[in-house]
Amino acid sequence: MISKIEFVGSTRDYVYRKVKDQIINWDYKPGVKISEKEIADKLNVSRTPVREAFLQLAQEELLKIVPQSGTIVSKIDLELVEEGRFTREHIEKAITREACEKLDDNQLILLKTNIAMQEFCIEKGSHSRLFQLDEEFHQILFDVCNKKRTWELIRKMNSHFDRLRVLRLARNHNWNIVVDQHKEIFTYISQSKPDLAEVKMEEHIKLVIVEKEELKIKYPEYFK
Amino acid sequence: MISKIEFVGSTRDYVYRKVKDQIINWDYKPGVKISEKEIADKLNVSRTPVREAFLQLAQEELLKIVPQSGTIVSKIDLELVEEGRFTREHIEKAITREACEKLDDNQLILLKTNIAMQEFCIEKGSHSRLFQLDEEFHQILFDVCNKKRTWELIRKMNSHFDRLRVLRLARNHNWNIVVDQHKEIFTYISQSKPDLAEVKMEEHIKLVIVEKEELKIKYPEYFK
DNA sequence: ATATTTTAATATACTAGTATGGTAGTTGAT
DNA sequence: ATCAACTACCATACTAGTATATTAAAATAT
Repeated sequence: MISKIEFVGSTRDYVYRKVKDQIINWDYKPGVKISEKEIADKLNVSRTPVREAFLQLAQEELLKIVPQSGTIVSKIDLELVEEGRFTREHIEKAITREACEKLDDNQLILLKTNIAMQEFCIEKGSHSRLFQLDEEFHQILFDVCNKKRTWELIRKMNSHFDRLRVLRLARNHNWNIVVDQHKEIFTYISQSKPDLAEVKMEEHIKLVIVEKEELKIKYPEYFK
Repeated sequence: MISKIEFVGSTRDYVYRKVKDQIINWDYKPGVKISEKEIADKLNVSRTPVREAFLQLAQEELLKIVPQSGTIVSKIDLELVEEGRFTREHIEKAITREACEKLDDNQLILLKTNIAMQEFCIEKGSHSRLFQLDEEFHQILFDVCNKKRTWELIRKMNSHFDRLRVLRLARNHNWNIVVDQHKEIFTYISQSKPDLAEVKMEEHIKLVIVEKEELKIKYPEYFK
């Protein structure tokens, strides 16, 4: 029972994070069956915290629970991906404008540090760390505007997109362009030029548009 | 056990809707204690479906669960209200633009019917039905753009605002202006004039801005 | 009398077992 | 051979009881 308990929070949270992580990383592939008992046994916990984690994941549409029947890992839904992209684009543009007004000296330093670390990671070639820093950059902008929850919501809305991203992560990701864009966005925000900052942000978000339809043709069994 | 079961779905869903409804309508006031057992006894169900409903409500920040200690109805958080307003404004402006392109004949009739019913309700003075039709009007626009989930998300984000609205619902709500704005927005969308439609929508959303700070001063114990 | 420790009560967190319904495989009739 | 009815199995849904942590009251020491 008391094994390698790497959780700080509740058992439910531990199960939630673990299963979500495994879904995003394709350990559990879209469409496969998965059951409360299976996970409970695997993680050495009872069914209830697993069930509670499942309910949470079902709300985020990563699992599809069919009452009295079974649960499967949701297939990737391109309409959901589009809703996530749409929401992110429009909210983040607005955030960028607002950040121009609200940025204080402390947060300016945070962004500067973040970007410096990004440049460092490019030289070192540590892409997974770069990925984190990318996320962090955007999160800081939401923090500046006092809109942490909105960021979390956008993250949750994009979990299907996250799975797509993993598929192509190894491939041709031009991090140089990404970091350059971050630098430009930062510059415009720090100079309080909302129009220019917004345009750059839009361009930045549209850069990561994925070849969704091609992937759907290549792996049709993983799509809805 | 088998009493007036008015639920079509699961017990969990029944409890969720019931408790949420009671919170929004101030039957359970912000800050009061509430427990799984209390609700379970009151609704004649066991603790688990109540617990699951609680978890859902806690995610929407309508309940605050303190582990091993207790649960209270969340006090109204004006920062959350602002995040909800912000998100709604920017998403709905974008939806309005997109609706100009995507509206088909069938949906056009739906909107026309909706507005006709709104006018009818104004004459009859049935404000609660008007309230529903108002919600429906906006929902149709999201449907037009194939973004049902985004609408649901915005609804959930605004549950604290919904509580504020109930406080002032009886009072001076000028439904005539609201319905006129709906008509104008509809006209511009049907004529595919995105710029004009967007401006009207922004104006429309900003009409319902509530005197938040005044309410906070008047009822400080209900606010965070 | 006040501060500290102990104890009892009570809330959520978790475990385990039962109920219920859906599904697939098997059996039987045509 | 095909189709319908039956049956056995297994999934989630729910119930009930135990574990554990927090909180506040009671007892004790200073």
